[in-house]
Amino acid sequence: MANHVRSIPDKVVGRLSLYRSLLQDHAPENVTHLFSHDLARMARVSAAQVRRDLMDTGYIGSPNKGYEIKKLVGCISRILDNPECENVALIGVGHLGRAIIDYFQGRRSNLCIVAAFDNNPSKVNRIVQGVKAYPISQLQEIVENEKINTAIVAVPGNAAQGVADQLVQAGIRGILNLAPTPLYVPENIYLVEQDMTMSLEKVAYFARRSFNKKGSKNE
Amino acid sequence: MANHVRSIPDKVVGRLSLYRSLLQDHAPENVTHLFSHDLARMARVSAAQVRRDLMDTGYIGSPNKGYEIKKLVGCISRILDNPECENVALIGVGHLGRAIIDYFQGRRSNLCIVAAFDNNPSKVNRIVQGVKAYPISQLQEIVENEKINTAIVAVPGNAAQGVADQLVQAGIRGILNLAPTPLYVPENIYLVEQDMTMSLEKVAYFARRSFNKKGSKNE
DNA sequence: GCCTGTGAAGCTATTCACAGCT
DNA sequence: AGCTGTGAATAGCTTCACAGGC
Repeated sequence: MANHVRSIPDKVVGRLSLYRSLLQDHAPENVTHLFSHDLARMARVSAAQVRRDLMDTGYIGSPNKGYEIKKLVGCISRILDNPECENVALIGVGHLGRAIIDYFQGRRSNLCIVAAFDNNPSKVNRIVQGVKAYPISQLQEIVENEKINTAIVAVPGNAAQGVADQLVQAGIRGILNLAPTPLYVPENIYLVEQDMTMSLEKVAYFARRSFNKKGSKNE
Repeated sequence: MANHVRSIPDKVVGRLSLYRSLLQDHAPENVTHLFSHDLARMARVSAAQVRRDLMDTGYIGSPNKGYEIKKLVGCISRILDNPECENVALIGVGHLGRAIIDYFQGRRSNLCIVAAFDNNPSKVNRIVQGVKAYPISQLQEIVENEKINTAIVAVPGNAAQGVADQLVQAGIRGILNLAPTPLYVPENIYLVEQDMTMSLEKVAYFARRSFNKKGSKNE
């Protein structure tokens, strides 16, 4: 009764993000329109899935021309993006942290890593690949000043929970945890766990046996 | 009718991997047994979910003592692991690649990164964090010699598909793709896409709105 | 009592299939 | 013809709830 903007399922949000990135970065230069089965092929999902997902965006395609790429991207962005650029904090400036900075440097996104944090004194108070690095002690202050409400945890497993507690304390609303230790956070914090070990063990398991069914998973 | 070893669903395999890592790395020292609700709390899933998942392992717990940790770990391992140590190739020795090597260095796992590859001449023919790095041209040869059937793709997006083609050519059976570009691979290759951008956009989306339901996702 | 294992129910996600449009 | 949007059907996943055991 409260929400006039109906909530979009988790899985759909993920695929919308994928669709947008495909449309922006991998669509042929000279085409302005495409059909559901074109986008489906790019995203490795079924055409029915694409149409179903796009229902949630409110964008209406045309039966003869399909979807206008520019309009569709705009429509997805209106859902996924904050009106202003959204500030993100990165915790951990090791190899993984730097990889993440690179990752976002190359991508047009309205997500913007505005601050990195580390407890190693030799890594802070300088610019790392374009992002200012601070000691963890300044977390609360910067989170407030920069209006950050999303954070990426890229610290060693044994430091992850401590960092998470500080993030929650500082007022963060969503966390992407890349450390190999699952986190405890309050109910109202949105958390995604992304443990590469788990993913790789899954791949190894299915690679080992002979499976005949379609074996591809977006996560 | 063909398979005497019934196939375990994707999701369950992922959680079994998680359970094992929790039992090995995060169980209190002095306890030998635990109940489904204990493991459930550690893994952030329901107790019913744990019991259901363990059905697939064949391990039978005792109603009064619960599950014996050592036995359960052994039982999960018998399912997830190859009898011998399983060799994995890493493609891309940038920050992300090094982060992954670190990741696995610290974990007891029978997955073993035995070779890294890169097309940057300055990065190859040396040991990177304990792993020998080779030029991509040696991929086929090493994959065959080392009996590698799983690979991690950690190269820039624009190089990912080329690498994937070579991996398939070399006889790889499963791929974990960490590059921001989805891959096309034949049906019989098991592929997991793990795009951090997509995950972060999801987190940002749900962090932005006020959700009241449990907001945690293992992926 | 409190636990496990599991059939059955409930829920979610995906696909099918077709009316309606151009 | 070939497309879209969508109700209905299906498949897949999670939880409920309870029999049976210690």
